[in-house]
Amino acid sequence: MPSSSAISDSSLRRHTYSRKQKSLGLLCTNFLSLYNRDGVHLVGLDDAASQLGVERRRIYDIVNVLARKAKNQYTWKGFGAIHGALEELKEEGLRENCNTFDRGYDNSKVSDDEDDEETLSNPSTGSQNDKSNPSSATLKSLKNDNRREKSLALLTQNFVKLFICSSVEMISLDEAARFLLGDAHNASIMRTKVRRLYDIANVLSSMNLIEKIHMTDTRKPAFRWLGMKGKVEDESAFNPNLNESRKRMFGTDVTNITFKRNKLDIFIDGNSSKNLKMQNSEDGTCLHQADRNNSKVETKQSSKSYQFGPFAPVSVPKVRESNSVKRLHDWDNLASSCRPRYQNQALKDLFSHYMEAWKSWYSEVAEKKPKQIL
DNA sequence: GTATCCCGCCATTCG
DNA sequence: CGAATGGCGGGATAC
Repeated sequence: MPSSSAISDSSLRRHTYSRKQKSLGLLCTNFLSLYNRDGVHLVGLDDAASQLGVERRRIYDIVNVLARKAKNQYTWKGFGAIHGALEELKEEGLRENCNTFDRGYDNSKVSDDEDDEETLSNPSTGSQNDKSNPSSATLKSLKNDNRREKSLALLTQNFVKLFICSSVEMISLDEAARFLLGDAHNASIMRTKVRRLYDIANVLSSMNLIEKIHMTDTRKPAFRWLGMKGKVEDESAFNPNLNESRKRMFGTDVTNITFKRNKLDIFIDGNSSKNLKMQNSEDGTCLHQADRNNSKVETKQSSKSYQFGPFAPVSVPKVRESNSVKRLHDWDNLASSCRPRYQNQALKDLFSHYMEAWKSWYSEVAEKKPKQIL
């Protein structure tokens, strides 16, 4: 084999290589900040790849989890589409997922898209196409790719369903994998599944649909669904950015420069001084809310399952940040006022903020504009 | 050690 | 056939 990695200059060399700088999650965040602007409706594959400084392969990863594909070009539908998509997913999920999954676990027709989805952009004057036809004809399936059974997109959908279709509030990827796998975890299948789940989780996290946490008692890492709690419909007081800390802020550019993982990379030097910190400082806003679990954790076959006792303060344990504090004088207090019910979720507000921001640009798009980008 | 997950080979599908 | 997609898992990195 071409294992020509004889040298392997391990050690020595400053090695500015940092795995974190190249994480899918960060990439996704950058991706979002890059395309999440008012006028963007199209996403060029190659364009995105070069803009972000990564190979196309990685863009596929992102796009597959939060988008449907087309060809080389993707139309970006804002976050406004998420809500509807989630609803659809939920219905679909409930429809087939009574309680005993365990069934075909793949008969799902997959006709929708969960997060932001794209519609293909017909390069040739799509005349008859009118994506407005909610009740998909489903004729898309048919000879469909059985390959899709294992697609990232489908896995993502099922993963999301798992949250929105049950009262489970948090789940570890191991469990999720076991679930979505229907107990076929004979071997490394499980391993692979979890790997994929990590990828998905990263992307979803970037969109703030889920958040990583740790089991209250256990050290087990898990994910909690944030989804869209509130409705977010009031447009009157929108609060754009706010303490989103880590979000984007990737030094000067959003480009994930390319440093090979292990390959030599001598020529670097120079530049370097880009990234600063970013780290996940999260913001200590939320939290401080015990909120006992009221949601019945029916869960499935129990399995070991950890207790979902009172939510742990997990979310923001490490504070060591400091500086943070951007003198946020922004709109201060923001719309926080209009939230008489603290019923549950402090996160809700946090999320609302995001939604508001997204919403501002909220592109209904509705019309695809076949265009060539690159 | 375990948790995380990047990289990129190479199978599939598309054109 | 080549190009576009995107499974898949080895093995490096983070903790």
